[in-house]
Amino acid sequence: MTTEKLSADLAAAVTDVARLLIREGLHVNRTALSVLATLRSGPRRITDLAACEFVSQPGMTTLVSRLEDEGWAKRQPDPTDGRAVNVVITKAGERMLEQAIAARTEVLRKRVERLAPAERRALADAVAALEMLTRD
Amino acid sequence: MTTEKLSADLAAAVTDVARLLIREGLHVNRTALSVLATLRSGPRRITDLAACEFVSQPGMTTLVSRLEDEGWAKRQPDPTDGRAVNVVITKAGERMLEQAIAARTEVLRKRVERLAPAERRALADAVAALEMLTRD
DNA sequence: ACGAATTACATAACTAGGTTATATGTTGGG
DNA sequence: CCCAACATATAACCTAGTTATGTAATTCGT
Repeated sequence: MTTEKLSADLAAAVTDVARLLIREGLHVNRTALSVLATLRSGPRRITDLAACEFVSQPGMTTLVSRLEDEGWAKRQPDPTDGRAVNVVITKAGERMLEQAIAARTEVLRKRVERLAPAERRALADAVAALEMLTRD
Repeated sequence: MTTEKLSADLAAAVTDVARLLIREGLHVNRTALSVLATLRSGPRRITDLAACEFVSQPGMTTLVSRLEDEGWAKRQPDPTDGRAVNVVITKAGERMLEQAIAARTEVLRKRVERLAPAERRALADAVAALEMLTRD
C-alpha cells in the first residue's frame, strides 16, 4: 500500500471514528476536556493552554472562565509574576474528566467487542503508531 | 491487552489524530464536508442529511443554504413530493471536496512518512478494523 | 372524497464557542 | 527609571448550532 493511499484511508477512518466519539458522548466541550486533561499534569498559564489547544488567548480566557463557573478549574495568582495566572484543575474537574473519558471509552468498547480477534489485534498493534503521528 | 485498555488508548489516539487533521486543514466546516461527501453518492433530502450528520433539521436547512451560497450544492424540487427538496452536489462542490480531502491526506502523509516501516505496516493493517468500528 | 393528522422544510429567537482589536496592569532590560 | 514587551481581560462580532413554531403538501381513515 502506498503511503498516499494509507494516509487517505486512515484520515477518513480516523475522522469517522472521532465523529462517533464526539456525537455519542458528553454534553461537554471537546476543548474543555482537552484543557482539563492537560491540567492533570500540573498548573498552566492561560497563554500556554491557548497554544496547546490552538485557540486564541482571549478564547482560552473565556474557556477558563467557563471551567471556573462549572467548578472544574480555578485561577491562582502566580507568585513570581503579577501579570500571569496559574490555572489548576479541581477535584470536581478531575472527577468529571474521568467520567468523560470512561464514557468515551465505553462507546468504543462496545464496538471493539464486536470485532474479530484478528481485527482487535490489528488495532492494538496500531495504537503506538497512531500516537506517534501526533508527536509533532 | 484488554478490550478496555485498547478502547481507552484507541479513543485517546484517534481523538488526537482527528484534532490534528481538523486544525491543520481547511477553512471549511467539518459537517459541510461530510454532507458533500454524502451527496457524492447521490441527491438527498434535508431530513435524511440531518439524520446522517446528527444535527437538527433546521440546522441542516441552514447548512444547505450556506452550501448553496458557496455554490457547492443546490436544492431541486422533488417531482414526486411537493414538500421535499433534493439536495445535489455541484461540480464546484465536488472540486472543493476533492481538494479538502487531498489537503487532509497531505497533512497525514507527511507524518506517516516519518514512521518506521513496521509502524506504517501496523497502520495499514488496522485501517479495515477502524472502518469496521463505525459501521452502524 | 374530504378533513385531520402527519410530514418536509423554513423561519425566528437564542446560545455556545470561538474570532480580532484593543485596553490594563506588570515586568525586566538598557 | 522609563519604556517596550508581556500576560491577561474586555468588547464587539461571527459561525454554527439549538428549540419552538409556522406553512404548505401529502396521506389516511371513514
